[in-house]
Formats: sequence, C-alpha cells, structure tokens
Amino acid sequence: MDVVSPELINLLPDEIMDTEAIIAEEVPVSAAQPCDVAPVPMETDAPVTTVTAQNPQLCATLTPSPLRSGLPSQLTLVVSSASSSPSSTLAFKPMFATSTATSTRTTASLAGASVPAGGGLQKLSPGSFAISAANHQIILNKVAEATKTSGMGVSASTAQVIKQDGQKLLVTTIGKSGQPIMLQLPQKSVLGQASGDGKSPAPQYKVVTIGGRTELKPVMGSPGSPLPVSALQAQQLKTLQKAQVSSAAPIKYIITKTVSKGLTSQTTVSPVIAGRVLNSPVMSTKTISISESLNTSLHKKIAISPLKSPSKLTVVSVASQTPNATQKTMGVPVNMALGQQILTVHQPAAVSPSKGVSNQSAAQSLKPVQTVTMGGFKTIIPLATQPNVQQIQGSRFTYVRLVTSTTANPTTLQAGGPTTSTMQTAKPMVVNAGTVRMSVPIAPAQTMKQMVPKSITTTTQVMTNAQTQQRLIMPATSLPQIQPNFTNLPPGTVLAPAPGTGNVGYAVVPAQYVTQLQQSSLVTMASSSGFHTPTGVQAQARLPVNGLVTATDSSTRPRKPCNCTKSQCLKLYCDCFANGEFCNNCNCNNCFNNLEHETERLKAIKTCLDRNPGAFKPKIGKGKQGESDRRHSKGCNCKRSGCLKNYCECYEAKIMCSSICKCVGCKNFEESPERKTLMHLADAAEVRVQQQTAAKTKLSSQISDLLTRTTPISTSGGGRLPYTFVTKEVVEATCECLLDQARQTELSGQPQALAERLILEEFGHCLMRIISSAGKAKSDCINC
DNA sequence: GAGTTTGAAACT
DNA sequence: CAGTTTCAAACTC
Repeated sequence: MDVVSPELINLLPDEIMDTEAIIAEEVPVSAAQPCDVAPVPMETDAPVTTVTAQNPQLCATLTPSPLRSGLPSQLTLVVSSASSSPSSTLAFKPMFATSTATSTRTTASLAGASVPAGGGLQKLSPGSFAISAANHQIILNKVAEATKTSGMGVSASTAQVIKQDGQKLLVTTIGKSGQPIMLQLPQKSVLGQASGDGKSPAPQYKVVTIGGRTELKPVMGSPGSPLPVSALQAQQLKTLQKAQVSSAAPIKYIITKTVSKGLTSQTTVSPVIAGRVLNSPVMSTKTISISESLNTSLHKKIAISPLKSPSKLTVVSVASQTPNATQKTMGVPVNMALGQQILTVHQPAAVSPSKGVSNQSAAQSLKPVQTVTMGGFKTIIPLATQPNVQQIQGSRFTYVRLVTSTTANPTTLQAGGPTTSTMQTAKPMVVNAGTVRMSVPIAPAQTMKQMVPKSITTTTQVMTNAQTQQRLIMPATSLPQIQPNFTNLPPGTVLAPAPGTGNVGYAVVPAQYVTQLQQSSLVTMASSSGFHTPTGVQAQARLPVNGLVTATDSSTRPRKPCNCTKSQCLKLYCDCFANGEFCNNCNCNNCFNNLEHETERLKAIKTCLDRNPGAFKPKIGKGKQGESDRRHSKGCNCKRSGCLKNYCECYEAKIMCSSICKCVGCKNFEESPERKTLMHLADAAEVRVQQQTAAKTKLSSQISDLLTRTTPISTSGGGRLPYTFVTKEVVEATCECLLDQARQTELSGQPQALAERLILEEFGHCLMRIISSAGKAKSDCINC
C-alpha cells in the first residue's frame, strides 16, 4: 500500500489525481490470448502497444512503466515462442529495485497459471520486464518503487535468455498520433546476458518511433549491427501507419538503442518530421553510447519537458546501475520505449500563445493518448504512442500522465478500448490496459531519486495484489487539494513524486531542472559506481516556427544566478522562481526553490497564482510579426530611470515602452535621441566585444599554429623547439648571411637567377643552422 | 565589494 | 485600487 503524504495530497491538483476516466480502461490481461488471434488495436485514441515477433513469433504488449518509485510501471509482453523453452523466462528488472515477488506476481497475473509465482521468472536485472517463453509471455515489468534492489535473491546463474534463432521482438505502439514504436530484438536476440553465453549473438534492443509516413524509417545508432526489418515487420509497420489518424506532419524522434552483447549500447535520437529522419547537422542527432556490463543495468529514460517555450522539448536520459554485483543483470532499457514515446512530438501549430484558447480547466481526464491544449499553448507533445502516458498540457508546459498497467487483458482491453488491430498477420498481442493513477513527471526515476534527498522509505510499497499491482492507493481521506492552474504553473514544470512520499506526491519540477538533475545524477552515478556514461541523452529540442527541431543542450542556456536572501527564492523577486526554474548554482541564501522544499514551493506557486493568475506567464508577449511587436504585457512603471536603464523591464527586454506603460519621463520610444544614442553605444560596444573576441581567437589560433609548425627537423627526440630561438640577433645574423651571399654573387657577376638561387640556398643553410643550434641547446638544457 | 538606486512584487 | 513596504537587481563609486 502506497502511502501518500497528506501534505502533498493537499497540494495535488485534482486533474492529476483524476483516475476515473482511466479506471474504465482498466482491464485484466488474458495471458492465453494467442498472438495471432489478438487483433491489434489501431485506434489512435487509445494507447496501443504491440509486440510482434519473428521466428519465433513474439507478441507482446507493452505498458510502459512509469518512472521510478511511485511510478507504477508495467510492461507486458506476450510471447509466442516457437522454441517453447519450458522455462525460458527472462526477467528484466528495472533499475529501481523491483521486488522479485512483484515481478512474479505480475507474470502470474498476466500469464495465468503458466508461470508459477516466484518460480518461472529468471531475474537478470532488477526488474524491468520478464520474458517467459514457456508461457509465451514476455513481461516487461517495471514495478513501482522498489525500496530495495538487493535481497531479491536473484541469481544470475538462474537467469535464462531467449535464444531462439532469428527471434525478433517488435513492439509497436500506436497512439493518437499514429506513431508506432518498435522494439525489436532481431537476429537470435538474446534478451539477457545473465547466462553468460558468450557465443550468443549480441542482443539488440531497438526502439523506433515511426513518423506518419508509411515506410519504415531508417534507424540510426546501430553501428555494425543493423537491425533488419523483416518484410513482416515492414508490413506491420505499414499497416500500423495506415491506421494512423494523425494528419499533421509530426515532428518525431527515432530512438534506437542497440545493446550489443550487453556491454555497450548506443542510443540515437533523431528528430523526424513526418517520418523522415532529419540528417541535418543542425538537427543535432544525438548518439549516446552507454557502457553496460553484466553486473550493471542500464536504465535510460527520456523525459520531455517543454520548459518555458511551448515547443521546447527536454530529453533526459539517465543511466543508472545496479551496484549489486552478485546479480547479473542486463540493463534492458524498458524505459526507452517510454521515453521514446514521450519523445514523440507533434509539430505545434504556429499560433501565438495569446491567440490560443484559454482553458482554465487545465488537466483533463483523457484517454491515455489524448492531449490537451490549454491557454493557447499550441505545443503538443503527443503521448499518443504511449499506452500509459497521458498528456496534460498547460499554457506553457506539458504534463504527462503515466498510466499504470494493471492486469492487462488483451481481450477485455480491446473491448474497453477503441483500439483495433490491423496486424492479424503479424499475430500481435495488444494490451491496452492502463489505469491512470497519477500524473508523474517524465523525469527519469533515477533523476528523481537523485533529486530527492529524502529516500523512499517504507511508506512506499508496491502493491502485491496482482490485480492492483503497481497501483497507487490514495488516502481515503478527502483532503483539500490545491488546484494549480495548469495554464499558469511555472513554465516547463513537470510533476514529480514528492520526496519521501514514495510513489505518490507531486513536485513541481521545472523542466530545466530535470536536465540539471540529470547531469548531477549522471555524475553521481558514475562517480559512485564507476559506471561511466559518456554522455546522457539530454537535449532540449525547440520547435521553431518552421517546424524543424533544433536540439540544444540545456546546460548551455544562460541563466543568471540569483542572490536572494530573504525571499527564500519563493517569491517572484527571485528570477529563478519567476522563470519556473529551480535555483541551481545560485548565490541565494535559505533557498527553498528546490526539490527539498517542493511542498513550500508548491504553496508559493499557488500563492503567486492566486495573487496573479498570470504570474508565470511571460511578461514580454510576442507580437504577430516578430520582435518589432513585442511588448511588455503589463508595461513598466519607471519614474526615475527614464526607461533607459535595465531597471526598466521594457528596456531590459530591448523593447520600446508602449501605451500600457505608466512610466514617467519615458525616453524609451522609437524617436528618442537618448535611446538612439544608447543603442548606438551599445551596438558599438557589442561590436568591439565581438571584434576583440575574434581577434583573440585568431591570435590564439595563430600562436597555436606557429607552435605546431616550429617542430624541429633535426631533433631526434621529436620535441618541439622553442620558436624563441629565432631572436632578433638570429634574424639579423641571417640577414647578414643573405646579404653577404648577395654581395658575393654580385661581385662574381653571376646571373640574377643564379644569384637568387644561391641566396635562397644560403637562407636554407641559415635555417638549418638555427634549427640545429636550437636542438642542441634544447638537448643541453635537458641534460643539465 | 560596499553602498545606492531603482522598480517590481508584496503587502496593507 | 492606491499607498507603502519589501526585495533583489542594477548601478555607482
């Protein structure tokens, strides 16, 4: 039973906790459902996860698991294995301690009696999902909070892998936007390395988001091990895509992850527009190589946070590790599917936020794949492909509601859901069982764990009942809830489990902080466990008007640190707070603008919103025609600065004061000579700075080049001779030699051509002597 | 770096 | 809504 902090519950918006709509979709899973019989729900309004397998047929349903504790998660795959290994079960445990019992229960609940509880599953890693070839099921189970990873008694020796030749696992999720996600295990895929079978071909795990196009798009990031897409898969994909409803050309990502021999993996995130992979350099296709080892689990999660811009996309990837070396684990990035699904982004309509329809109702209880646009915020991050993810979109941010899979019953599920299958030939099993339990941040669980110093305590528990597994049980007591207006919450805010509250509770987490925490998490994990992660999948993708996605590292986004001393950074005095960001690397004192004080922070946000519903809305509204029409939403009230100092918000924003302003003695207007003078000065200063910077860069380059080219010719040691040997005296001596040579040739009556040649030869001799002397001097210096 | 100025935010 | 206070950034020395 999960315990929710009443204090946090009070702060939870109703929208977040609304589960009624989801409950209706909650259906048990019929494990006996044959893959070839189960139709594939294609309704885009419903979350559909389809897993198809090739040789042997491997059909599965995925219910992407929520992140980390408190994020009930369950990923279920129904496997039709030709090899029918009696006990071939594979358990992928999530990075966050997933109890063995939980996985077992999940398996039992999904597979019926075919898998005895606690017996059939082989735990390869702390719980992500399990594959049971015997009962034709693959259970991807990421249980909600796992308080303890260890103690599960999982033995690597018992772990088994699926070794069917040519086996492929295709997981396709189709959502509202018609974006299938394929999880593929091609070529004798081995989903586990725990067996230590060195001869087994490198298992590959592939997650692909396909755009609206009918053809399967290339997958990147699988060097040396291309993931073949069989005709069947292609057909399935085509079928899926034909069923897609989305007419718009969505911007999507293709994420591929290849796990090679459980040692390395690469993840590539490529923005895709209308199913087309954008190879443009500016698209910042990100490839991440992540090391994995047998005793480490790689858990990747991708979070999207729109941040302050309607079209911003924050991608967070966290690699974590199971320190318990006694467990041979195979990090199967179950969350990759989740992350990728979240990552799928629709191209928002280029509409000014001011034009948008304001919907104060904020979050809505929607079908898992339904998105909500509010406050004119046109950015859409469709979670359509995510069966258990819902989007709650605010004016400047997007919430994602993760739907917890309970006991997925394909039959019931199909009945309950609008999904339909068009992949009969692919023999897919579709499980569309999702129950919204809570809105959770897209932030990685590890990140959240890292963020929250208060570790999950015993209050967080995973439901042991198979039917209610991973559900979050909310307190029966009716608690007053704050209802933060989603349209007015700080931009980029996502909801995160409150620290110390386990699976429940929410913290308003600025999107940027997700990446901030991500960075720190990576560092922490790497340093603590020796797990080296070259880079994390984190980027902020911005969706400009032209629809192209440009990924920028959030770390590069400048932000001035605040210096608050009395406001605790919980008032709009604090720029960080006002911008919806956590304080990070600030100089503030007694800062409460962090996750450790998310309760206070939520209250402060609520207070601000009560005082001013638009408190977190940008002050500088975008005009219809660009910056020329930008103006302060409220106008300034300057009295003494003439609106020509940065005290003035208009001037600071480099915009003119408008009629809205109540300033006195304003000089910040178009024809103002003072303003023009200041502008010219500012421009000139800027030019000077740029020139200086360019000059310094050029000089540095030249010096570096010079140092490089001064490599001695005659030095045997290969060291670089100091160019300082070419002193003034040396130059003069050289010139004297050359002049002397010239005189000699002139006196001897040599032709001019020959004279020039002799002079040049003399010059060469001089250089050789200089180099030789320099080398000797250097050698002498070293010897002494 | 300390002190002052300034105007937005917060408060009454 | 207006006046006052608080606050932190901008600015000056």
